[in-house]
Amino acid sequence: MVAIGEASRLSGVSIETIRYYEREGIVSKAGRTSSGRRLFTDAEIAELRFIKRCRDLGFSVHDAVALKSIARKPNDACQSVEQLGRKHLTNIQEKIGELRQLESALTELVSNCEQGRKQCPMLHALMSQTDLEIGEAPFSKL
Amino acid sequence: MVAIGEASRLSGVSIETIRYYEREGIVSKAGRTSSGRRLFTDAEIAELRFIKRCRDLGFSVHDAVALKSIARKPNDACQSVEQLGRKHLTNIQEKIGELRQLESALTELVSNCEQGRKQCPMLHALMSQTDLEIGEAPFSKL
DNA sequence: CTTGCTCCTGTAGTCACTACAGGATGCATG
DNA sequence: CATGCATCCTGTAGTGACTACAGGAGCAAG
Repeated sequence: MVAIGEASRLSGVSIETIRYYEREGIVSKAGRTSSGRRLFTDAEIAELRFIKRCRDLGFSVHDAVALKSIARKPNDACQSVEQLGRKHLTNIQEKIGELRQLESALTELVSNCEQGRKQCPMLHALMSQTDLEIGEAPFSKL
Repeated sequence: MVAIGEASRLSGVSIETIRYYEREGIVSKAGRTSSGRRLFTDAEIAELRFIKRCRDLGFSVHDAVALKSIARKPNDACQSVEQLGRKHLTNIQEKIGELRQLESALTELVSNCEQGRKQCPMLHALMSQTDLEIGEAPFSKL
């Protein structure tokens, strides 16, 4: 049974974020001392670490909570996990694709810039009537 | 001189977003008819399109506004633009790197999943004491 | 007893929008 | 001229996932 500072150190989740997770019902509520301070069991610290791992893999909090609840029912757990994981993997790959397009578009725009030029080709492209060869702004937040 | 709906169509910026941009001082305030409806000049539509282009390239609104004001003063414009552009390009490349790490970590985790398995290896990794071989959650929002 | 650390609640800010609610105006048709 | 529908207005609240205080209380060591 440790206080919130130690729980934070052990789980890698910041104190403010732990309180936020509790408030939002993302993790279970920790017990309290008589004076109202939170006390964390090993299981609760593991829960925090689990969420942190999921977040570090880029899963949304929503998905992290889903994975946590899948982990508690043994039936078909692996299948559900794989489904969520593959969906997320697809999102990541799409995002990489989007960013690579941005990268190449921006590389080209910047490559024509030179110190002392009177007309900046990148500004010119940004101001032109014709469309650039890129899509809409990236939606996914990852 | 066109109304907001037409300005939206011409610039690709949604009506709600145009009003938001005006409210926040991101673009200059449009004139109004006697009854209070906004009227947009060609220059104001070009301004909206400029911001949209920047956003589509992944620049923050802050940077987009900076680029817009750089575009108005001809001295060293190209140099300032290049600087912002290269900085942003670096961010994009870092982000791609982060996502590739996520991709490979997740690919490995998911690859061991099989339907009907009793112990899910991905859940096991998420719950283990030892650290995963990935960094912190991605910060940059792009 | 005092100092300094940790902890508490509650609120506001971040970023860049999006989504209404509730009402006014403008235009075309009957 | 009345009706109906599209378009417009303001203002507010919600999104995701936190972060950053303000203002106060508790605890342990010297």
